Amino acid sequence: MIDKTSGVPAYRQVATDIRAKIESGEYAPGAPIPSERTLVDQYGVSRPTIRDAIALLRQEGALIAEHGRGVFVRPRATVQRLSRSRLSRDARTANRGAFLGDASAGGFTPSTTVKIRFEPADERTADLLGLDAGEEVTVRDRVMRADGLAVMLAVSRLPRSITRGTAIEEVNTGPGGAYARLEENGHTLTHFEEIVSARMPTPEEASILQLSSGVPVVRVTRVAYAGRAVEVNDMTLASDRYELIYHIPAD
Amino acid sequence: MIDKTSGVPAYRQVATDIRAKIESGEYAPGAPIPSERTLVDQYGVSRPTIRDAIALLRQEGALIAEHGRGVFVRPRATVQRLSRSRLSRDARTANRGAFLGDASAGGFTPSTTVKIRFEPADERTADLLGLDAGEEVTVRDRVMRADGLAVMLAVSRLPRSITRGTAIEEVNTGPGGAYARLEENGHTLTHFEEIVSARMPTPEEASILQLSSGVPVVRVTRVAYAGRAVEVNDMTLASDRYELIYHIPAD
DNA sequence: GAGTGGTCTAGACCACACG
DNA sequence: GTGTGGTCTAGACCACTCC
Repeated sequence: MIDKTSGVPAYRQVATDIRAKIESGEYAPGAPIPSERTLVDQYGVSRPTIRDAIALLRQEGALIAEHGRGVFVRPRATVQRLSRSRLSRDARTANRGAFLGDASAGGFTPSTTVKIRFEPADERTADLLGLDAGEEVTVRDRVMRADGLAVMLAVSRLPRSITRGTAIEEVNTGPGGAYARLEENGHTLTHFEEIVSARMPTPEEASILQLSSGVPVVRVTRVAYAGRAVEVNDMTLASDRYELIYHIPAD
Repeated sequence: MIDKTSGVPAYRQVATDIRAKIESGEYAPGAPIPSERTLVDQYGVSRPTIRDAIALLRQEGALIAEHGRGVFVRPRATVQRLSRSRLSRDARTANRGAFLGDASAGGFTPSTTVKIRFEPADERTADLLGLDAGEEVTVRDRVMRADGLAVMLAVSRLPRSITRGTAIEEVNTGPGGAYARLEENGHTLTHFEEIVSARMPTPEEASILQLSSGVPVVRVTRVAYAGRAVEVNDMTLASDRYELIYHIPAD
């Protein structure tokens, strides 16, 4: 099965063969592939070589290993589509914030853990919010859960000068969320910018979001403007469970 | 250096230690870490164990290995920010398409390889474009390069019924690009939708985009509407070189 | 208990970079 | 040539799952 004269490393040949069997459907989504020791016999290479091949496919997100059970073809995850136009004022007033709006759209039971803290603005935050470095910011550090499973991390930072004395400094921001409180205090939101990127998770993120290997996170940095920048919100999402959908006018 | 009684695998302890040294700046971005054989001595474990630790950090995108040279802390890449509002008509008429617009903004020399083909619509394409499965679509398969380096893959599909006889079926679509040709033929663009997600690259994508391990790709599916859906464009970008920026009105 | 993946060793040889 | 990472072997023992 393995051509030792081709110059292609054995573990890559094995990986290519298994990948082909996944694509052809011979190994179906959710089904186990043969055990490592079986593959050792099939391909005539050592177990570390088989493990190298499996490691490569796990990295690509094609396989998932479960200790004591086997190695499985990654099942296709159900993807939630998060519409970013839900940031509009109409949608905001109709529910208690973007995440809760998504919950009602997605049919899952939401819960959130919030930690509030105050800290001096670091350079990036000061730059995005138009503050002097070191000015105090209110930090709302949240873990959003859907049916108990953590699905999004979100860290909002707002100038303390505009949150002092408001429910934004409380765990529960009240109806309409932090944006409603801002507008009540004269900070009428004009627009948002969202900067979207992706990277591999830190070990901590992988643990909280229960990501299996080979699953990147999508990073969204949202800056809310009410004339000036009033909030920067760094969000981290599991890329196998969420996609973002943006609406762009043609003119 | 390694606590064999802690229950934490040795390779993870080594990875955690190296990660800490990267975060503290002891191992600086772009600088090499000690050689594998040096680390074997430092931590008192075997070379495969050291390699497991390095593999973990490469997966996380923290380290880059170069054959024959060493293992380096990943340098922070220069990130291009792609503004999606550039899809607006004003910007379109001012230059020859979104990518070329980005080029002038980013100060790099663009080049593109285009392959045209015609094929029956698969299920997803038919669904997005509102066609019957099997209806013929025009496929524009492009590799965009900046200063010679491939930075984006883009595959556009349009109903052949609206591209027949137009420059959209040619390699060179002419001034303003395919969107300008659509509008000339009565398909006035109304809006776009962009669906954004991320995943690890296929081996082919990693090769074309010259991605090092631990770098996911951002996937953008853009659907262009002119009353009806007229184009679906699947784009693949290296996540360490590009971020997308979206502008969202507050109401 | 039997089978699975996870960790680890102590080597060997190859391929690549650089002086 | 010397040092680097890349590949590979033939084991061993551990931890977990399931019957």
